Amino acid sequence: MESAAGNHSVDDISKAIIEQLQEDGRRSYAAIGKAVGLSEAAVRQRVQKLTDSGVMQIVAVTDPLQLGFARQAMLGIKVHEDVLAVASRITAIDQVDYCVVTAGSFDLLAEVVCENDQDLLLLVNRFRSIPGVSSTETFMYLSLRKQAYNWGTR
Amino acid sequence: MESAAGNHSVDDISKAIIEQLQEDGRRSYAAIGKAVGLSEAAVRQRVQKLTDSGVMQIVAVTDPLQLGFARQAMLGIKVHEDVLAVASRITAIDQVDYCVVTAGSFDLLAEVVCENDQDLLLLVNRFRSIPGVSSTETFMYLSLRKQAYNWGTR
DNA sequence: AGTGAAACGACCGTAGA
DNA sequence: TCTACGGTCGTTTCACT
Repeated sequence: MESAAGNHSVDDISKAIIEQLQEDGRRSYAAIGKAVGLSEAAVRQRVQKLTDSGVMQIVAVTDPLQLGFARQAMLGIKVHEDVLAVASRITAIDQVDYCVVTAGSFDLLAEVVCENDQDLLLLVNRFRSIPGVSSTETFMYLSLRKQAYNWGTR
Repeated sequence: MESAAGNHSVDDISKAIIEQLQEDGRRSYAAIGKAVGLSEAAVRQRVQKLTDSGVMQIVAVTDPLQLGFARQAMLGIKVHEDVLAVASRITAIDQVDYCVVTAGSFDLLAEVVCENDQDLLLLVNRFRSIPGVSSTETFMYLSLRKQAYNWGTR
């Protein structure tokens, strides 16, 4: 987490390559090469660099619902202690899949994934017992409307 | 968005396959087969099914900061109209990469990506002018601490 | 940083248990 | 749903620009 900012060695060709891989992470380098006007080897080198430097990673993303995780929620958290210390206690929890320090009426936002309401209840209680946490507010997910991975390449 | 829920045809072997692809979305079917004890063709068929049914997708995920998008924020939104109608206006905005209907003191949460503070300001104003939106609250991202894609396979 | 060529390995369709 | 196998295509390495 927390990558080096402002690495500006990502040119338009690399962006085009990223765009291809956002559509299909397994598209062949040869096919990408045809699309962006580069040889297969050149594409492979660029992809290597992009992944090594952390600009991009190619991963499987899953649908919680279809894997039996029927409850998701965002927790808004207020803190009365070092935010990063609290954050590290939160990120250590398996069921937390996303956590960010924010400026605003919450100090932290954490997205959690669980199987049912009971698990969610237990989890929220667990959050409230974390040292440094003043309060939590729960936003239960009713319907995911958008999850895009393809910005930044337009 | 909004997949069919509770599809329980994802057995342990498929979960093991998913786990492999969460580590590296381009790992070869042969290598995965070795790891999970299946032939290359069987792995291929299962991956095909998993992606066709939307349980899983293999995509490139990028780091906003390294692509020159220095400002991210979560917007908490209250609505005085059909939530889904408002949601569809919001998801139509390019800079929105994530949007979910919630139960709680916000009706919607939307994550936005932009290049700088000025763009963010414009974007927030744009949100406030969307028909049906009563209010918005902005949580500016200061530091991303966790972004996991590998739950549900443990 | 890029190309091109040859050896290798992965992928895909089909057939069969 | 799995394995087995052969043809095709993608990937890797290397020498070169």
